[in-house]
Amino acid sequence: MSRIENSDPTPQDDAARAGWLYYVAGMTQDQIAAELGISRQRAQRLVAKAMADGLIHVRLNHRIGACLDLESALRDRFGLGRCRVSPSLGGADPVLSIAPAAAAELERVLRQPDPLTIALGTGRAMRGMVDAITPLEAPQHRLVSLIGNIAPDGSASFFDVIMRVSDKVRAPHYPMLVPVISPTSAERDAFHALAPVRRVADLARAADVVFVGVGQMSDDAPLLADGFVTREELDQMRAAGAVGEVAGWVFDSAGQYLDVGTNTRTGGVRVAQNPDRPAVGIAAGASKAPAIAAALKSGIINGLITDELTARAVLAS
Amino acid sequence: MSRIENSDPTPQDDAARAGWLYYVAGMTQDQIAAELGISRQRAQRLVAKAMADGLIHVRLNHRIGACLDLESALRDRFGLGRCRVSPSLGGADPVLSIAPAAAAELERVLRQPDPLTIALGTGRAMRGMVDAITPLEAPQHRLVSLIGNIAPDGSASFFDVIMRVSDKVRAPHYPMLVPVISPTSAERDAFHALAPVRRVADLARAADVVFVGVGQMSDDAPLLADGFVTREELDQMRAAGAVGEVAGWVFDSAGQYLDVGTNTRTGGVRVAQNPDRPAVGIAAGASKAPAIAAALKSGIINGLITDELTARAVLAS
DNA sequence: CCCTAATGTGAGTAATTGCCCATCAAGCGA
DNA sequence: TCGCTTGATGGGCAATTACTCACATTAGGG
Repeated sequence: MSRIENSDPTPQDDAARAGWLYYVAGMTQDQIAAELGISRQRAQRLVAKAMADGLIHVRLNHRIGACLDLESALRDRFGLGRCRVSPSLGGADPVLSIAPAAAAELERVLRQPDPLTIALGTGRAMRGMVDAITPLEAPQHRLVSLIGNIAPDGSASFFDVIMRVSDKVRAPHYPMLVPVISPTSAERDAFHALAPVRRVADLARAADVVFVGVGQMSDDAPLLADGFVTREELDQMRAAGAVGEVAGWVFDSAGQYLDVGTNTRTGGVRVAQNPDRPAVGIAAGASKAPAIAAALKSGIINGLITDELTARAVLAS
Repeated sequence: MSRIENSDPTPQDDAARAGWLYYVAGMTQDQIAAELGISRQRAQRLVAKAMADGLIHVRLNHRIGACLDLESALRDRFGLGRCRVSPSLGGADPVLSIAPAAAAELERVLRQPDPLTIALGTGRAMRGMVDAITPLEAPQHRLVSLIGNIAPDGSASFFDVIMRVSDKVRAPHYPMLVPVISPTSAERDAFHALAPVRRVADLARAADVVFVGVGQMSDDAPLLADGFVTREELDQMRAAGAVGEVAGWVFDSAGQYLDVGTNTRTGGVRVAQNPDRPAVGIAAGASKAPAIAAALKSGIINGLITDELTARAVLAS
């Protein structure tokens, strides 16, 4: 039996009304205020709330053609499953370009009725994706972190990607309470000897779907910027052939994991090269192209969401 | 072979960039102007153009739950195929509420790769739908008008629904060059004796999909407002049991076409009660509820796109 | 070659919006 | 009950945006 009743107007309900009147009907905030019988300031707050709550989605239809061409070229070249290329527009952060597409892909997975274990990495691109997803109910799935979430300074700031997703979709989440990179391999092993950590790691290894960012090893490496490696370590690993990194695990230009540098102390779970398990890379930025190409080559990731410029660079490499 | 080249920036391309920077990245027009090296005024014009060209789509996620409940109730009650209920928000025109949903449904049909004959009615709701559709290439389909497009004053203003769709999707269109309602049945028959008119009528009768508005017969009847019937005719048909109208053809509360009044002189093609051929009604407004319910009952339409309030009213009737 | 119309551009200005702050009501512990 | 904190509300103001107007540039026709 369907519940069909006019309940009291929720606070968010008013926000939705105001947001709709503003963004879709194109009314001014004064008109909305008059329409709903409230002050203009309140109308403004409702509109802002509608946007903040992610009730309003803005999408751009353009240059689908060129982007579809790039998608099929990437699929052919690397044998990809999922592949999406967003238009590169303006000089703004390319992460913003791909966030909506990445969010749409994650939402597609979350809408699957059967329970899935979804493994997530961290990084700026992942964070952009999370901010762009629409809240939806998906309590049937489990969200598991691939990467340790204890930063060098002891804070758990990297916890927030998986926590925010979990918040938005009401799915249980399993953070990995381990340093991203431990000072010694012994300490790393000590963490992994703990039963709760092992359970999460096992869960992550058995994930049905993987979403990760891709880090480059050039001078603007995220690992360096976030203080997980020193410049010396970075240079050493580059000398050993490192071109990129996924979930903190460094690999060479053929996409093969290396056994040097921080790879002996990385706390998270390696993304295995498994063609049967979707592993979607979310990454954009010209300097990431070699890292993305390498990860695609060996199948560390077998799906890609990127922007037009990066796609061209990956194909050119 | 994929074309992967950086061609010159189209004028619309700039509009897309500016629109994206403004609506998605949230930059101010001053920032955009600096970013793209143009004047603020030009940036403003580009943003306006992006919106005017329909490059920017705004969507609202809310109350999906309540609306889904109404959809399933309508489906159960009337055995519908397609059914979409949009949230009623604010006191604005309900046509605006349903236009995006209606447009999405039409786009879904247009994206079918196999050639289809799509029959279209007219009216305010249909016009709203047309304005909301995204331009896409669908030259494989044929668009045919169900209803005459010659108004009482001789103008062809009702031509525009089908013409605008055709414009946006580049599909061939077949308007019905016949008065909406002729002064006498003899004149109507004369028009239908003409070979070109007959061809279009045959095409309309054989349509694979039908999209129509639903008119009410109350004092705010569209037929009356647009001058197609006089108040005397309206009253006479109401006395004979008329509650609604689809494509100009009047029916009673059981959804059975009547043989009185203007029905002997209507120029267009009747929508047959054929359960195997999708016929989607696009209609919202409390006064339309009895007409919608009647049309659903007999299967003149077997799909419905409406708003929340109208859906409640239809279910209550 | 000149004229004209059409399209595009920049400046100015009025309207609209975002934000800070004073105020107020409600909740809560002493 | 009182005083405090918390969160919501509307006024006012600066920032931002939309619109109008005058001018420049260019294509087409006589």
